[in-house]
Amino acid sequence: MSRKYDWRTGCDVEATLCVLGGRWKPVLLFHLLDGPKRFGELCRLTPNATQRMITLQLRELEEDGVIIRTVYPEVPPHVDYRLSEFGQTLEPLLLSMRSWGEDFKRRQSGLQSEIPELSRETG
Amino acid sequence: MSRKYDWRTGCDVEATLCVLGGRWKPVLLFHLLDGPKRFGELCRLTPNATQRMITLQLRELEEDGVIIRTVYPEVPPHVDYRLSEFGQTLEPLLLSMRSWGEDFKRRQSGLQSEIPELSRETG
DNA sequence: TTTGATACTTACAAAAATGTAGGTACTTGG
DNA sequence: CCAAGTACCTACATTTTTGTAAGTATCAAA
Repeated sequence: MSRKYDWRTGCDVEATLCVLGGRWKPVLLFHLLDGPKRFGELCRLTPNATQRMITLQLRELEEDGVIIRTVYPEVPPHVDYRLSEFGQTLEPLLLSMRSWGEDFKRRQSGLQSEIPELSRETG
Repeated sequence: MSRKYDWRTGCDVEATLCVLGGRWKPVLLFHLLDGPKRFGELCRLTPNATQRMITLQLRELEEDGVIIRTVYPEVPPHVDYRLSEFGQTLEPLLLSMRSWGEDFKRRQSGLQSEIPELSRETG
């Protein structure tokens, strides 16, 4: 979902997708549900994402007000990220989405093993 | 969210985003929650989307098993689209996402009018 | 023969998102 | 001087998504 979201014509589901719909946002948010994390921790927890992407995704989440970035003026640098109060309201939604996603995956793998000829990917 | 989704490493929220995360999918799904619709109806209901995009988005939704495409072999052509049984399980999720999106939009417009200097877009 | 109706398809172009590889800044400690 | 440690940033390339404009197929009716 594009980040260029028109507040007038865009539907409300699109607004939500625009907040959550980045390649690494869901996984980052799940890690942050466990509590504040430093940048390096998030990198280690998300080894398939590059530092650049993690930075970009965190910046957008911050811009949307769902996470808060705190800089401690030390050397070496110390920054941490945590959910804002508003960001915490995402938890039930993320859990619902995870739950539906589980069902979907189960369904997909079921269909794939039972009726492989219906799969457009492998057929 | 990319349609190239790795079922092994991808988290379940990503699976959901991969199904819902197209430019026109949410609005199409909402129209289909009202009942089956013909292609032309969906085009008229979604005037900002081109026929091409509507076709593409419907095809992906069909591929993911959330909608069903029925062709009546007539002239002129007659095709309709409806939610599958599985697709109907999306309704509560879509409603939750819409609800969170409303809150988000309210919050964003509130912030913009009250503290405009905090907005990165308009500031 | 041309038009109308419907549901598309194709070729091309532009925009957006993501990835790759490297560099930066700062201070402490050897 | 050099390395370590942390949190980035920059330039560039690739991939993915979306958009634009036009064409296609079929049969009936005018």
